[in-house]
Amino acid sequence: MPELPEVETIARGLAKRVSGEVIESIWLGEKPEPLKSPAPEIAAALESTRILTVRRIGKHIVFDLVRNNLVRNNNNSNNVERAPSPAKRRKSKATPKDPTPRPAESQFIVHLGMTGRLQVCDPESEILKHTHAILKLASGRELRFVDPRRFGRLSVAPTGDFAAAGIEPLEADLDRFTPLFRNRKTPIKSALLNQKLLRGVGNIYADESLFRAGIRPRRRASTITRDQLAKLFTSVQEVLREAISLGGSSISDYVDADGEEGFFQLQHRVYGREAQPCLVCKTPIKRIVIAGRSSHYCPNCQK
DNA sequence: ACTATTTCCTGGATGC
DNA sequence: TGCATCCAGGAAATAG
Repeated sequence: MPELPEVETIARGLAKRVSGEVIESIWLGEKPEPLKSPAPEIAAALESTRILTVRRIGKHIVFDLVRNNLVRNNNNSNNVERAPSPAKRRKSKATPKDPTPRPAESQFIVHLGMTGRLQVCDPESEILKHTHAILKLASGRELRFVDPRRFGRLSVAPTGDFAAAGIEPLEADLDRFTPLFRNRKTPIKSALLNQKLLRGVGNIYADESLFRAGIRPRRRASTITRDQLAKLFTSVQEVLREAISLGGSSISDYVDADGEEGFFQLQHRVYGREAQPCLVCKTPIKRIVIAGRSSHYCPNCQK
């Protein structure tokens, strides 16, 4: 289940692999699709664009795109950008290459949901079951979206239209973190998972952060003291940074940007450790359900 | 304006 | 062995 650290890892991997690539054509699977807009609209918006960068916003992977203004040959060879002929170059004066980097015009936004994966692979490689989208790239490779459980989402929007709510936990400071929980009666666990408040934290890292901060997941957000919130903020950042530095962690079906299996796993201290001894005090870890999500904590270490 | 609950979806695990 | 049932989870939709 990709949360912020996994998405960050995947986005970095993709940035390395597909920045500068041109999307030549798009195949989208049968509906119902994990698409936010109609398939033809998405396909049209992606076709003949160049990927400038790939980055993470919350749990979203965002591809920054520009229209690919190709110098096309009339006798129609490949869509290869070619240097202007010497004659043309003389005409077009002293602009050998565009010195001003163009701002992104649109964005391709991918949410992996639970089981979504993005692979960069050769066209010959086997098309996995549950492949919902294939983008053919000018290099000959393909970018594929595979998602068995179909919680993932794909969308395209003009730059500026996509504005994720909430603050980035690794960019915020305590002064922006603390007010998120003021006057909230909801359990702190639910607040941490609320992407409109804080973006990127999912079930696993919420549990791990609360354990490190010594706060029970059911504690009402508004009842947590300033000091405890400060501790929680530090814990959230710590957990996320550790996981990123490990390259992202996962329990089940996680694949990195290369489509390679076999990642390492962050040492979870409470998540998935029901009934096992707390690593600090040996008290058995408890599992409860909050808002339909399993939540793990140490009844002794967390108050 | 909040908060809580339900819904979507399928593979893997469990139980009889 | 085979079949049914349950469970996992993010976020949108719905209900309170």
